[in-house]
Amino acid sequence: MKNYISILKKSKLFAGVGDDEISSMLSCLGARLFTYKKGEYVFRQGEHINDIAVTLEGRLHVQKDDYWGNRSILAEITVGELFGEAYVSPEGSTLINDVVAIEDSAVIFFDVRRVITTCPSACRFHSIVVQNMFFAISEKNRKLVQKIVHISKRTTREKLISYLSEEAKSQNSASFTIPFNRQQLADFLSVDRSAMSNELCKMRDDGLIEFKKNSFKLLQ
Amino acid sequence: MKNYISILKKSKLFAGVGDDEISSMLSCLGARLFTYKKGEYVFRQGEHINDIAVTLEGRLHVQKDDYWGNRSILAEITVGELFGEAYVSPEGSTLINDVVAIEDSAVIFFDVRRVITTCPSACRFHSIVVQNMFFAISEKNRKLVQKIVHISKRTTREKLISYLSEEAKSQNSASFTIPFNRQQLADFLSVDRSAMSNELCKMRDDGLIEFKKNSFKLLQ
DNA sequence: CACTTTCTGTTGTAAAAACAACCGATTTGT
DNA sequence: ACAAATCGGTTGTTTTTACAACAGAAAGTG
Repeated sequence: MKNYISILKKSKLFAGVGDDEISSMLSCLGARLFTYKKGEYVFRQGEHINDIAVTLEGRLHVQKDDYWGNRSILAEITVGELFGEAYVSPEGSTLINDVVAIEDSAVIFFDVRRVITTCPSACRFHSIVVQNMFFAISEKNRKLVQKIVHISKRTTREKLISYLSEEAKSQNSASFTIPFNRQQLADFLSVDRSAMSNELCKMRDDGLIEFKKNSFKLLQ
Repeated sequence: MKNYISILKKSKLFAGVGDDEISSMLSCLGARLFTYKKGEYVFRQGEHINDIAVTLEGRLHVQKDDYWGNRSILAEITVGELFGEAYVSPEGSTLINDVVAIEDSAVIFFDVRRVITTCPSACRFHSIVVQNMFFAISEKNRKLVQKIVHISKRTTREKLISYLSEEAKSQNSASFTIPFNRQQLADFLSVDRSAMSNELCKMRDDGLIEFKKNSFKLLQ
């Protein structure tokens, strides 16, 4: 556990909290650590959860497979990111998607009730954690809206332009890499892979973009 | 202002807080009331906001129009619902969509900084409000994911089935009404109105559904 | 290194959607 | 009540997508 404190310190949940405080909060928040091999499920659709989680190692995908096997990737979760917080509710709603490790990963879980109910006597940093959690879910909300903006576009080309433009913007450069391979990008944008691959090549032929593997460059 | 307390009491933000406490918190939270005529903008894309808001009367749409005039409706906000909370962030992000009154509406604004920083001396109900806000944004998050599930479907028919099934489920009946007219439903599902209208009629002819205006019934 | 698996691009076909244009019904405003 | 505006359905055409099948490139494995 010890060696993960530095990662937690940089995580969104514990931003602004010192090493010692984090250590002392871990038991207070009911922290438990688990590891997952690539391909293993962290959460499954329909489960009822009482935990929020932070990725300490690896990478996860929030995804949903429908009855016919079409996969939709809702979000990617990297090291230090929070997840599960959207299922905190008084009614106790169940998960509507899976969370899967796409690399070997380590995840730490916290009892959500202990997180949101700030014990009056307890650690003075607790309220910072609550605020952090709030910022995190707020940010996730914006990301979901941004994703909706992409997939709301009518054609594959428009979806790609919308997504790639945003990546360029957030990485502050016309040259950037994306965290998806082709199949994953297609699943993220909700289009057919081969059709998307085809469209990417047409866009390259039209002089709009250059790419090689997951490195892209927007032209003009 | 007085007559709105009963509405606020039923709102998600003040759930579990008594009338008197709400009254006394209003000034503490920097409450301000505004009214909007149908069609007027409450928030505009690009604005920087420091408030969260609760609808007291009427109905709003969170929507986005792209460069070519295609409108995407991201969410509908009814009386008692909270909005703006997704733009609470340490970095102070700007709005990426518009919020428009689709009926004559009344909205109350609260200074978000005063909401999330619980003054040590202050009202004991403040922490309830913070938790409520958390639940509210958490629920909104789930709604966004649900919307993504709908529009990730490949065909218009699948999108319609996905959406209508969920409405039936959440209204606990195979017969239900939806809060959209045809154009709005098309904008919500990111499809062309006429194509959608066409598909709805085909589904009716196939014996899947019945409908009249915004009343629907799922068959079988 | 050979072998397997995964990834990416390519092509053709069938299905579906977008788009445009139109009309009748309904609703709204005065 | 009447004119104007909005709404919902219909049709035909064009564009786009999904789907399937395949092949070369790249990456992983023993």
